[in-house]
Amino acid sequence: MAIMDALSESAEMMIKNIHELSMDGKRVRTSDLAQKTDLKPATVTEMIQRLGEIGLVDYQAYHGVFLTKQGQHVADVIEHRFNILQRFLTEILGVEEEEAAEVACRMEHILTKDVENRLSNFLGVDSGKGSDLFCHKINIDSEKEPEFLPLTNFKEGKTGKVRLILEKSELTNTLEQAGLSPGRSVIIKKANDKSYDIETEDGSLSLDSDLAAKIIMQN
Amino acid sequence: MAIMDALSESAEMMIKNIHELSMDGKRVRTSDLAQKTDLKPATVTEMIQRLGEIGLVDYQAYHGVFLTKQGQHVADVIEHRFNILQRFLTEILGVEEEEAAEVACRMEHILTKDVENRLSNFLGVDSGKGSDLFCHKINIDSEKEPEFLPLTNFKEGKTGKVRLILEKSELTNTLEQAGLSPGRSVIIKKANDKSYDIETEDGSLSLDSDLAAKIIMQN
DNA sequence: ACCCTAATTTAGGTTAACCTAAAAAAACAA
DNA sequence: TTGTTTTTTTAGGTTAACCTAAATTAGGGT
Repeated sequence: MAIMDALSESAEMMIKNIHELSMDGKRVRTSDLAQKTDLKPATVTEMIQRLGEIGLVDYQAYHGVFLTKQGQHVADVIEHRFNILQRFLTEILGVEEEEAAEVACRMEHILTKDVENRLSNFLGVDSGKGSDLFCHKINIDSEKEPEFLPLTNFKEGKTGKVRLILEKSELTNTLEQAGLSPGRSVIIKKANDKSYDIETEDGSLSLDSDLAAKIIMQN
Repeated sequence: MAIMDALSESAEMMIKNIHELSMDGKRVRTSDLAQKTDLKPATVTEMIQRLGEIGLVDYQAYHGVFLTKQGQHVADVIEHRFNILQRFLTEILGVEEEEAAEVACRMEHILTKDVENRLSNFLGVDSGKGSDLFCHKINIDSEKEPEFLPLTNFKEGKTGKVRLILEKSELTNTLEQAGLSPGRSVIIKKANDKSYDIETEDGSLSLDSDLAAKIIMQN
């Protein structure tokens, strides 16, 4: 962390770009970095030499660079910051992809740890604390999250809770009066393609799949 | 606008500080600026000379500076950006005042017009286009502040604007697809302990109180 | 009116981030 | 393996943003 405080925006950008170009484990060439960063090769050389001196990259003259452990860490932090900023800008504010990327790319160097965490939190579960890669892994193998499913995909015999009803209408109003309303628990007695038999706290009813598709359940 | 694209962060900060010190119409002294910006007087002189050359300040050697029309405009834009960033960081993310100010102070130089507008919009009506001072006045004597409430506390029959959705998940994504997303206006048709009937621009739906508690509304 | 002090500016230096042009090394081909 | 091409580095320059130290100016007291 203390490492990052001393890095300029340019330095951080260089590290980010090295990271993005080294997806295959090979050393990254000066010319590729020059192209990606829109700098002249001479400038790139100068910068990666400096990054080498402070231990963020392994630089060998005429043979390119790769990130050290420390460098990797810096890249991860920056990438994470970029991702949450990008998500915030597009998902929450509705900024178009390209502009969001540009702004996020400038802001990623300014975010503090605290703001980063809070923004992450604000955006929701899967932008948690670990790196993005790590989170991804977790989501993949721990598949015991509460399931939210339309009633049509709900298993026969199961008990579930109504969370949400889409496209309200006279019909859904009737449903709600019969006990199939958000917050109530119900049992799915029988389910097939055509119709669904439900038992609610207020009685039982049967409904067709069009209707069932609008009822979002949680198990 | 084109003027601002050419300004460095340092230049913008100098203008901001000149603005803040010239609350009385008098010329701002070099030494005061030096103190406020934490720069040496010589550095300040150098900078305000440059700002004078590009017409943002009126500089007279040994007699300080004041902002020109153009300079005023730049200051206003920066101040507005600072304010909305500060508000976002404190009100929405809950960042503490001081850290928020520091981060906002860095970010204010990066915001684009579009992001500024959207953020403004997201924060609510009173951060509109006019100057913040003007807004302030309005808020002071018209003491009908906008209320921010979870949907669960929102009155039946009222129209409100979705401002914030906490704990994003699959379910809230579904909600957003149904028109219940930040920035959208909705009508609360029916409300009781258990469930809430909402009409959005895209249709109507019904949701339970757990879900409703995560939707923060503004009237 | 004149001197003195405090404020300001000028002069000259540093560093990071860029550049171009020239030199050097690596890569490739015959 | 040797020459040629391509890549990279080195050398040297610029600008903005800072600095210190020295010179200058403004303004108050007598």
